[in-house]
Amino acid sequence: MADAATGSMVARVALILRAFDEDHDSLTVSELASRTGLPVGTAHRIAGDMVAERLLDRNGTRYSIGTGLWEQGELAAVSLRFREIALPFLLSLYEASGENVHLAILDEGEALYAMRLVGHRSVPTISRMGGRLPLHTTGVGKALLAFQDEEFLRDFFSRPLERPTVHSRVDEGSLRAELEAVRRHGFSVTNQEMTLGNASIAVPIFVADGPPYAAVGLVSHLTRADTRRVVPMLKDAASGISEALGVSLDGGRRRWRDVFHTAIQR
Amino acid sequence: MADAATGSMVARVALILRAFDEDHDSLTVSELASRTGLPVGTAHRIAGDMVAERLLDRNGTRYSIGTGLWEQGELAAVSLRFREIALPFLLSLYEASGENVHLAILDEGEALYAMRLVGHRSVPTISRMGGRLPLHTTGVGKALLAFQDEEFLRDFFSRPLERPTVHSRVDEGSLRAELEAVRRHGFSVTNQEMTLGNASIAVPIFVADGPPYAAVGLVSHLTRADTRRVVPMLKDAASGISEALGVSLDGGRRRWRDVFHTAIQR
DNA sequence: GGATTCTTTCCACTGAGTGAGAAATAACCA
DNA sequence: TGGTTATTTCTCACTCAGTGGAAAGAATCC
Repeated sequence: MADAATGSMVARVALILRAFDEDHDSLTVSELASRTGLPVGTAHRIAGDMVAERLLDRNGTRYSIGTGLWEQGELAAVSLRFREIALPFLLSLYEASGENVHLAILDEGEALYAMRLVGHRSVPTISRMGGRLPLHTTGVGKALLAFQDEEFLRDFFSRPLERPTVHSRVDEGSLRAELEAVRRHGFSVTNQEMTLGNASIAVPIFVADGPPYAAVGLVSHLTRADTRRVVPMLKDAASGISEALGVSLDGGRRRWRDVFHTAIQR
Repeated sequence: MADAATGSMVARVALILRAFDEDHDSLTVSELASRTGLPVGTAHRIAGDMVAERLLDRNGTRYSIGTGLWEQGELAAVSLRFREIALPFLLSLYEASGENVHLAILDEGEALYAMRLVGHRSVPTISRMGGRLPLHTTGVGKALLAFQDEEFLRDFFSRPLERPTVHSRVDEGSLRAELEAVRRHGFSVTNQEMTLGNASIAVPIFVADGPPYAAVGLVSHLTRADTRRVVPMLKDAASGISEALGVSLDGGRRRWRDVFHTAIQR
């Protein structure tokens, strides 16, 4: 049961959308009602309206996020402008390494995965496009975190930090030392901090002054993680992406910050 | 100016979302108002509400599709269930060919691109994830079209067909003959019918009885298109994807049609 | 086959949304 | 720079779209 009596109608639409998550990708009316706190009758009607607008899909008595909504979502800057431009670089990384390739931005204090390539040669990970993982237990997350300002970091460390595995570091002191190393060397690493057996290496992607907009990383079995080999590839990809973004935006007569403001502002 | 006086509030939210498209990925309040037909004041307020719910992002006076909306959209079956499962197979295709890899479903009489891989080795195409192209001028489109029932085809041919290049075929007779060949050989081809200089080859992906749910295809420069070499790769990928989907769904105790109903119903 | 649970429809009430207009900015131009 | 125009933001009385409790209709279960 979530906050029911939220004012505007728009809020209710959003409330219904947020009732869906990775583990609940299809819901019935009554599930929808109990998860949102809306009366059943109301949930039923709004869901029906949403189906008519393709915001939800319906199949029998189960509702799920609509294909139409997905389609519109692809017009967001993260996908239309950012992911599309980064893709060729990510594919080159995949070809060269065969490992999981991750591209994430910082959003609401977490790493939001804008793209992820996994092939048959790659180890399983729990990330997915559109998924979120903590900043302090992922390669891309640390690469993003390392370059945030002190205010951000203070806020970040003021909350309790998740600890997905026994190797996850949650102690401010050692994490801060690690971030210092990331800044010095220009790349981050993790060792089984998110998933046992997996290691990751990542680098930030800068596009304007201030903190990086995104980060690219590789996740492999820990025995295959080799910074010597991988860091140069990642740095090439990151600078290629920066440059490609710059070009594409200058063509459009816009300053970078004006487009990818979200991560920078938060 | 679009249909303004649409009843429900949900319809208005959708109206605003639909005001954005590939060529208008950011809009001001007045643009929003004129493109939707809503009064400026109203557009302003609804857009504000939508920003608060992360359905839209705002930056200065420009609104765009929200990162939050994109994130929710990734929970749709096309992405969460279908694209994610198909991805490793698509990557193998890319590695083997270096060409554009396309994965599309049939939606509202068009090919809707669920995934597209383009690397530096690939020729430029106008497709993109979340984009739409006609069925009769694309490889994936023809592969989907060939297996639709007579009713669908009659309806399809009853409308005027687009003609993006001089090589596009729009004549029902020759297209029908071509579809017959697709059914016989199990793959489709196009020759500069969408973009001059490009050729494509595609195969359907079946997951249940009835028409295919999706199609995989490769687009290359026409001099590099070689059915001998490419068709077997595509067929392997398609059957791999079918199987992987079947497995993943049996695990979830669901019949295929129950999940990917959209394309089948329309 | 009766009980339970969930979906769908109904309808009188009401407050949330509406939109014309005005005020406040911002952009433009000479 | 100052005057003009375009756009964004705010306001408020009106009203109709949305509300939600309740009851009917389907499934489902034991």
